[in-house]
Amino acid sequence: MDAFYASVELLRYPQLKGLPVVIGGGRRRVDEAIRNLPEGGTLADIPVDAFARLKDYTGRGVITTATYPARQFGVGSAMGLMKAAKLCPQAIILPVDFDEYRRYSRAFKQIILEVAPLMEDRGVDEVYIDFTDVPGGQRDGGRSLARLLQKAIFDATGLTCSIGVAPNKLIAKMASEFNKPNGISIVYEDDLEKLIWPLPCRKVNGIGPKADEKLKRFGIETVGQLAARDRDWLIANFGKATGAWMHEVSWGRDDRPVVTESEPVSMSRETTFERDLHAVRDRAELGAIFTRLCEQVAADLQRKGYVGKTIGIKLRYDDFRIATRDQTIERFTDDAKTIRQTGGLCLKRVPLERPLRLLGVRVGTLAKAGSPEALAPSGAGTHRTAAEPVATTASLF
DNA sequence: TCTGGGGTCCTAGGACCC
DNA sequence: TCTGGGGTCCTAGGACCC
Repeated sequence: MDAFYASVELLRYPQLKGLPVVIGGGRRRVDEAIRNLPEGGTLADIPVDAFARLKDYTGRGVITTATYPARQFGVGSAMGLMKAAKLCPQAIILPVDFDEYRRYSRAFKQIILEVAPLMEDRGVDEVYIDFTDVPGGQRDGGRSLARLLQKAIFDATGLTCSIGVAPNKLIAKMASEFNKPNGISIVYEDDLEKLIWPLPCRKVNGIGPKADEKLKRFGIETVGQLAARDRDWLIANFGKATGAWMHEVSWGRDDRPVVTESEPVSMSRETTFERDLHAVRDRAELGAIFTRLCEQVAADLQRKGYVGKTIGIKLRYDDFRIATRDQTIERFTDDAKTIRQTGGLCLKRVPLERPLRLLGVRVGTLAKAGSPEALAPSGAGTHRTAAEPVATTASLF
């Protein structure tokens, strides 16, 4: 079994190879990022000096990805752009182009599927593959097949990728990080103590900042130290499910299968404003944004052929606290007006005193459009009354 | 001048039903 | 008079991932 990681390179701008470049910044466009864009010519003709620098960037946003030369300055994914500008002001900043990433994502997954049909999609640049029944999958512990995949992907897309091969998904994912970029790592069961136990707990997929912090308070820094703790002690301190899970992963145990198909649970759209907006002062602007988000979610549902019946909203206040409200309606819908109307009821139940920096709209409890489930009348949501609106200074929607 | 957008899963309380 | 559980659905928040 194998985990797989591919990183998008700066294919379109070969002249930027080897330079510190960050990609991020949300709604910006390429032509905003490139000053003095030359008439005609190809992208490769754009002189390096024409690209915008991080020090000139103003506004909100985070880094989506960064080149290795940029990472040497300490910048990396999810870091705020303003903070990154302090660390590496001379870095070139490019806007994200999700449409292009999706095209490359589809292309590299297609290559894999032709060789190894048991593939689990883990997002735009990651997949798990079950090597077990792929011809040649067991040779060299999987190294031959990994090499073959790497080459096929590079030939077709120009993308490099890092691959980890291990007895299960948990270890394969960690192994894929050993040898980046464009490396292959094979980890056998017997390598647990030598290769996995020295790693920080944070490297385990599923141990995030909070759990890591708590583990540190107990003096547990590495996977090995986690493995040394008593299973019952972990359960007593982290709860039945989490404690038992921590014990299993620290011993390298993971029996999750590679899941090749899954249905979406929810679809959502959200946006962070250029500046904080207030429910009273910026009522018109906020209302227009809200309507647009509802239309976008509706279009997403329709394009993908789903309907949903739990409509929700999400706010992020200026202090970064998040509030969500949702309401389940009687019939499945993919209609923008219905979503907007139900979302409006949700907004009436949430405090709106503080300035807002983000608004989101979500539709959950999905069913395939036209399926028996989607068409059946449902009593759910009828016999329950929605919570009373809280008292707010602004009741707008 | 900190901190995006799109997701999944889990927990926990209350309503409601049997 | 007081006292039951189990199960499902809904809602809000939070951790985590890519």
